[in-house]
Amino acid sequence: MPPDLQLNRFLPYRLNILSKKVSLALATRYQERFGLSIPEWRVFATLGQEQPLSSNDIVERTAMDKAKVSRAVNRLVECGLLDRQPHPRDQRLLRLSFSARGRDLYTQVAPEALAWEKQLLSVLTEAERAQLWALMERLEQRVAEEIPASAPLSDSLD
Amino acid sequence: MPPDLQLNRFLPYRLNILSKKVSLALATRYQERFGLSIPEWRVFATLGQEQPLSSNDIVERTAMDKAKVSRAVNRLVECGLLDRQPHPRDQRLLRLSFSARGRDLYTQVAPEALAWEKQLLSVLTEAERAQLWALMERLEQRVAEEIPASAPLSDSLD
DNA sequence: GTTTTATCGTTTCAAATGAAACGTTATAAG
DNA sequence: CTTATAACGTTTCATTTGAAACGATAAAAC
Repeated sequence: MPPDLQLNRFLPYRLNILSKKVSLALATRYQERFGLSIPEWRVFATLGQEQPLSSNDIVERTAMDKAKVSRAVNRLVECGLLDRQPHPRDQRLLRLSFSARGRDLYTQVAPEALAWEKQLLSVLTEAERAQLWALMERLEQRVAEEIPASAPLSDSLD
Repeated sequence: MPPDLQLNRFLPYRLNILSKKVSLALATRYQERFGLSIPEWRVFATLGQEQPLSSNDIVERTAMDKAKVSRAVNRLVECGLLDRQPHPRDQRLLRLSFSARGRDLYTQVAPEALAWEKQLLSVLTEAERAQLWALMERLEQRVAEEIPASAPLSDSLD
């Protein structure tokens, strides 16, 4: 009797597919409309919630690789969307914040992202949405127990 | 009034993190215990359900890039885990199937993968698990409507 | 005060990625 | 039959990736 492993019913596989599809659909949007790659969008959105932040703050908040954050920040600074200033009391740190243009762009991007999410979640009732969050949170907490603290949480884990 | 985009409460972001964590936790297992990379595991598990398959069958079933499938298949054949034979009626197609060693390995890997999943899902009740599947399915169906048919569904979307 | 040790962000480098080009085989059109 | 078109899998090549090395700064140990 062969082991009954149905890939379609295997959570890691399904989760990966769903995540890819959602990311792709959304990424297409901000790529085409705002010229932002996903890493850039992540950094940008993180700064939308709190400013100023250091690169390392962003690494912690997004679970992105620090090299990737460094590159994304550079591109955003080059595009004129972010200001990068040295921290007055600790020269190792950067003080990253929106430039005027960055702030403008954010006021356009953020509502669109929210609207898109709302549209996506419109197939669920309010109760179901709450349920989804709760379930995902429980799973994330559970799986975190298995991950060695040192693990990289890299991006392209297929 | 700034747009209220809470990244922690933004589905694409949360989904990505959860998917990464789950993949990482599981990948660590088959990497260490069986020497399989994630793409290899995907191909391998797909063949566990149906044999023989062509490379293209695997591409369709897994949403992986065809170049990636090609490389994973090559490694698995080199490792002696798969047999690769030409299709008798269509020489463009491969007939991929487990070798004896591959079949043996599968009987070890698959139950472990299932046991791991079971352990992960043990934080949810049976009803909650059913709910999770249903919610994910609805979301996936919804988001599929947004993705242009031609889109690549690539892996390293962040 | 001097010497470790740790932290931050960048850069380097080898590996992985995927879009496009390719050779080969099959199918369709003429 | 011949030619054009499509499908399959591999390979090429430019890009992305992240782990490790690095320089610079700060904190801790002595």
